[in-house]
Amino acid sequence: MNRDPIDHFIEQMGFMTQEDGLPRIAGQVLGYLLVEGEPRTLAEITEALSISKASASTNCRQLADKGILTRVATRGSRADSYMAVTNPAEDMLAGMAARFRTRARSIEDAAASFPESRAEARARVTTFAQFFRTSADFLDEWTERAQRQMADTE
Amino acid sequence: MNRDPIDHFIEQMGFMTQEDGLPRIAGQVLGYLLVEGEPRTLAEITEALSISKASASTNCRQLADKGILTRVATRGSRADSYMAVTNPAEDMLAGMAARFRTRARSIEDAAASFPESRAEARARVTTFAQFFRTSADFLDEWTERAQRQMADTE
DNA sequence: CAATACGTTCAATTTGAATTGAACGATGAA
DNA sequence: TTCATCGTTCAATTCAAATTGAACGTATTG
Repeated sequence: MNRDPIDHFIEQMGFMTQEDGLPRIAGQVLGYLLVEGEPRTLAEITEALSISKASASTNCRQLADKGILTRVATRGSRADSYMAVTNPAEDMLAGMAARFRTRARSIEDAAASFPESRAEARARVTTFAQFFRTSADFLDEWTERAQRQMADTE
Repeated sequence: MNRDPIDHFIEQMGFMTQEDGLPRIAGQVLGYLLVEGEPRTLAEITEALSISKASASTNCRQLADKGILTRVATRGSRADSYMAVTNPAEDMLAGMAARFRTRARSIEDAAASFPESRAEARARVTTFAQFFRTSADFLDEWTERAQRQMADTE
């Protein structure tokens, strides 16, 4: 069973987000919406993925917070719908950049509080932190560039 | 308790790798070795972090596999020592790039097997996959550049 | 005004991974 | 050879997060 290529893809997406520290269901939802290409209600998602209403609700909201999904108000229905943004991967990278920056700051703070007797250790740790900071800068640059490319080829 | 800034840093490193889907202890080990700056034996690591020998062994080996730690043979002792590479963050990014590439491939494969009737979905998914591929390229480019910079400023 | 349909929240459960303790194999020392 | 030291492996445990079911609040419908 489960020979349906689309189901397989949706599964894969689940494993993928799981590797990234997101719930498996988040990836499945994204996969489903990516395939559908049009807004789907929470009820439809719940049904299509055989998950609980609670999970669907929570995960969709989380993905929307990250900018990977958008909430769509469907005319004539009071049900919320969600759909994948045009290029979800971009937002995933943007989120990564943000995490890098937070990370850099907290490591730098930690290093700053090292006692003078550990000056060398402080230097090593600071260098480590700075790498995250510059990487974040580059990631941002990259996503901007990618966005421009997308816009150009439209 | 736990007001020691160095302990705090080591803890932070643990949370950090945890966010990345790596064991908490992996981050703590890296933090410890980063602070020490010199090779430390498994026994020393076990002792310093109050963890089991098994954990130290497993996590060090994993980190070494990723290129974040190097194994050092200490003369006159048969104990293995590990130390952090000069810039561990670089290898962390390189690993990320590798994961992106694997990911891109597996999504593309999945998309390729979509039936003709879902051609539109296939197109969406393929675009999604390609973003991972180009992102991996970018990350590689960036780590290479960073490595050159390091080499130059030496 | 019910009565229904919806999304959210929260405690309880399930699930999966991290961590450990113990047993083992290998290596070197005496 | 025997003993001690080291790293690894694996089953058992612990732990944290994902997931669920049920209860709730709100808005809408008739």
